[in-house]
Amino acid sequence: MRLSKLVGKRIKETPKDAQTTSHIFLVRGGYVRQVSTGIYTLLPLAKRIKSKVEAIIRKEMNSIDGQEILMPVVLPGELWEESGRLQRVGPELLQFSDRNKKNMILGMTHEEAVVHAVRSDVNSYKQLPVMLYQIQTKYRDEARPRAGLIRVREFTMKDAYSFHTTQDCLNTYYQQVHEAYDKIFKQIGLKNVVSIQSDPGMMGGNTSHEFMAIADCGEDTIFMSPDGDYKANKDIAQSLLKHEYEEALPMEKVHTPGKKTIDEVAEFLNVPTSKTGKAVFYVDADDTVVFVVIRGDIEVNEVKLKNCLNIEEIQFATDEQIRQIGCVPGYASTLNINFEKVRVVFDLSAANEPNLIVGANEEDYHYKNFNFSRDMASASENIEIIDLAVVKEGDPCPVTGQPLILKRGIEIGNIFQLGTKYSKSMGCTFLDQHGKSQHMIMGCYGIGVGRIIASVIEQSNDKYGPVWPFSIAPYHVHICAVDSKKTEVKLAAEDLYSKFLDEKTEVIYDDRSEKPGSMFNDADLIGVPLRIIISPKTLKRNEVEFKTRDGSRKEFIVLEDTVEFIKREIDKFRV
RNA sequence: CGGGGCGUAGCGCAGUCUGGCAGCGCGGCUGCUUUGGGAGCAGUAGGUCGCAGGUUCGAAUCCUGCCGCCCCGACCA
Repeated sequence: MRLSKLVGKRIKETPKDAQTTSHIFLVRGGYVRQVSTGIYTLLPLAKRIKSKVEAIIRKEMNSIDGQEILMPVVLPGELWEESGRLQRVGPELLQFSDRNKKNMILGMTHEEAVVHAVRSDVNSYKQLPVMLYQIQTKYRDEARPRAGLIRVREFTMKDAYSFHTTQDCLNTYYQQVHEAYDKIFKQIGLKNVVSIQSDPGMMGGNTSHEFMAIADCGEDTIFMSPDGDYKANKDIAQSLLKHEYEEALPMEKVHTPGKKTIDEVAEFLNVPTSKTGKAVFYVDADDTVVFVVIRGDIEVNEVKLKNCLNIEEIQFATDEQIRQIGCVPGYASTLNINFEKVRVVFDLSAANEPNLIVGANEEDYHYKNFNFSRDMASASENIEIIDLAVVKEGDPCPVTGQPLILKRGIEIGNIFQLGTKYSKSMGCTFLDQHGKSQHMIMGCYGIGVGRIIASVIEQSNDKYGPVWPFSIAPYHVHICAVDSKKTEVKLAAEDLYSKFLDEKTEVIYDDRSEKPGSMFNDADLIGVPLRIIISPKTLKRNEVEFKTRDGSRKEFIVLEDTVEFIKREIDKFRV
């Protein structure tokens, strides 16, 4: 490729819309052009990188017996009605009417579509297990796209779906996919990817992992133990709180006039907030009140709450709703309430901490020395005790007890065990050895291609631009012809370029008569791993200069040996 | 969806408060000089000042409405 013809111009100034490293370099390097919020055209350089990423993914998916298919972007709404997700997903799902007023959607994920294909094509245990995958455009009507390719509305995703006769078979295959993902990210050249336990969210199912590219600009928060043995998304991370042993003291009513919040009560009674029990009230979609008690210094993790209670929507309760279950807002506790009207949940912290301050369910009064095991014993059948705590950096790791470390990550892939959620709702069955109809057991597995490109830049760059790993670099060799108005430079550069083309080397050639500084800066923005510089200076000695983009090597090579030399360098990357 | 910011040449911006010739730098094109980390000189092209309406002799500038984009938050397979 001649740089003079390459579409996607490099720019010197940082565009004002770009804030994160990857976004800045994608724009400055002429890789992408924004069309609308969260919608981008990939220009030639980015398209080449994307194709290489896809080839690596495709190879590994094929190696675990994946069969590539292509499902439609536009799907009939009725297919999503079958699974029940049409109503559940919300405004992220873009819907519209076709000319016959039929409700259509743009696919944001393809469980429904793949089940539609499999249920009519796979009927026997003899055909199972099977995995189908595609690399295709997804559309999600994101509320707030951001940071270039990191959160977009339209993007390319590899999505794979496996179908099994038994849970054991799914477990084994899930592990295989996990290993395939590790290989993919390693081949792509991502330096720091971790797989963590995650919340399955709207996908449903139980077991799931996210693959996070560690990067400061990442949107996801991860907690890890110092040794890396424990790692989890903040939504499900746990911590091991220590509770100092104390003798349970007799409960004592105290006057706390006008002190409603935890901070006010703790200050008034001169105790740390960790010695208080906080009452937090939610209502679910049916207006059932959920009464959560948690230690005053800890926040309620609403993702955990939703998962543990198996409900999809929660909101804070109003004061009126709190009063309806017999509690006094600001002075609420679980003492003397009617458990029939309310679902009571204690966080482990509040259940285990001795001698807490809690509300008295009476205006301007609290109780001292509440002890869950003693004071709630009579109601224990009506109370759930679960972990609902928001984990903070430095909290003790649940496995090792060491302080947890907080990291930020970009979610570049995920794997889910779906179970029979979709096969049951959509009637995806097979006949087993006994001729009996069974629901298939499913897994699904995604990789975001655009996010990988952005993540690679985030993890591999210097102040001049991206440093592409060889495996996904847009080209392998970049020729800079310095002072190319001089005939000897022009001839040598053109000759070298055509020889590289003959060898099918992926080469980009800066054939412009720019100043060296412009050429080098552009070359850095393009980030090609191997660089050849030809100039009057080097040609005087019948040499060219060889440099690597990462700055690790710089040497001079006899002009005639250049093509062979580069071939050997490229071969090194291929082992 | 809430909060904040921005919209003027391809890009970055000034001009808006206080209404009166549409400007600067970079980039583009032509020519000459220059060639190892974003050169110099000369010439030249490029504008619906986001859109619509209003006020005014006169609007990029004031008023009203709308649209778009960025950031923070909520949300997020």
